Amino acid sequence: MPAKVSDSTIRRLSHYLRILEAMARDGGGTVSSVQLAAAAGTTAAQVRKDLSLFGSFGKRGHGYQVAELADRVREILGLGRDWRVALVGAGRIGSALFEYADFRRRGFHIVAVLDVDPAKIGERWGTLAVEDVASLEAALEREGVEVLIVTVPATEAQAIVDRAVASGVRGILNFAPTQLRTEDGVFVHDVNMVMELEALSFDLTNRIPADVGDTAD
Amino acid sequence: MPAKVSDSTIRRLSHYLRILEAMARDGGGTVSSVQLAAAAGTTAAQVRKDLSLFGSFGKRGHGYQVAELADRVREILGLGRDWRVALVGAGRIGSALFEYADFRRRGFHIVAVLDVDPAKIGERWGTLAVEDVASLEAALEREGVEVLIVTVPATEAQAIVDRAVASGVRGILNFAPTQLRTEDGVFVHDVNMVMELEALSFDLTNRIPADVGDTAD
DNA sequence: AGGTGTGAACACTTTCACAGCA
DNA sequence: TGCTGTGAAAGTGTTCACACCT
Repeated sequence: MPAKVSDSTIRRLSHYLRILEAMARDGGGTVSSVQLAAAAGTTAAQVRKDLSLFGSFGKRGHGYQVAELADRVREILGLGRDWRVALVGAGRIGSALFEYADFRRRGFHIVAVLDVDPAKIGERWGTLAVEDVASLEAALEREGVEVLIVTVPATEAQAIVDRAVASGVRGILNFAPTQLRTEDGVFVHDVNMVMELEALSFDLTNRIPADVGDTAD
Repeated sequence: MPAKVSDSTIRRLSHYLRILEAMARDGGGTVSSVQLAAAAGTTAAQVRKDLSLFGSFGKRGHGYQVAELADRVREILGLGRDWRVALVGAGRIGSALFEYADFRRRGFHIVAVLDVDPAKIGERWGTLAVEDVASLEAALEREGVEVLIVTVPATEAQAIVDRAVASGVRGILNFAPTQLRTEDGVFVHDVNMVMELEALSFDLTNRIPADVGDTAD
């Protein structure tokens, strides 16, 4: 609800939540911003600023109630409900994601799996059958899908996404290494593993610590 | 080599590179910063600023030579060589990554696969055999591994990483949803798919476009 | 004219530092 | 006293606008 919330803040909230849930399992009680920051690898001021964008959840002199704060953060992130998800692309990555327990644990339920490959169509995945991507619209409508996970080749991703958006999907988790174009009000988040490896390659090549011989300017 | 290069710049360079390579396949020639920006979903000024951090690669009035610029960006990112990578965690995600052609195409070669599960140890993966993670150090040294991909459960990730760093690994691509602590000069990049879904959940819950009824402040 | 390279202006994010409540 | 919540300061990243080269 606040006017401006940065992406980094949201990422950190997600991180805080994971930590808070671990703390809750270990007994809970209270945390201070200092403790939470240490666990999340950030600063206490950052933790307080992030939280204060959404309300006053702590008690001065005492810190935050672990269980209660976890509830609040879940609520902020919109995790107080289940999300119906379709998976397009029944390849290796799609299959790994389908089995990924953390998605379900967080309320993201894969309710349809689709592919173009005739060899895959009809395969049983858990309680689902892989469907022909030709009937994407029908599947999305039938299952009331709101979020799409895209693990098809880059060349096919845009067409699939256009059809899904036309069918009412407003959230996309994109694993295809391509820049998706969508209308306003549709949210795309990219997971680009090659990009991360390339960033690592850059770091290893250029960000050598001072003591290894980076004296030249 | 420049003093300060932001992470966002590196991500964009990686993105530019993918676009430039596609353009090179389509015949090459020249690109202007306006064209490259349009393809990458950013601004022309941003493209020029990003590139100018590393040198002057364009010709005023003409733009950039596609093939040459691609070479330069590859060089900047440290992609002018091969990287020897070990994969720890031979589960679903590990297996998907092992098959992921884009890694190899970019020069990231998985030269060892390790797991704790006795049922998996000894399995043949391509030309490799899955090894016992107990002999991690031996495998890393034998293969001259520089980069580790971690797809083990969160609880085991830190111990593995500590051992790998002690064996000389300086780059880590971490799929475990946990905050890894490492010494200076070791670079960790996280791929956190649950976090991306949670960010999507936040967007869908809170960033509703104006016309759908977000008038309240 | 056309399009790069870049200092300067602007916008956004993080950190500081402290008032104020338990 | 202890720790939150938050304006103000500092720091970073992005956009602007134009000099300059071809």
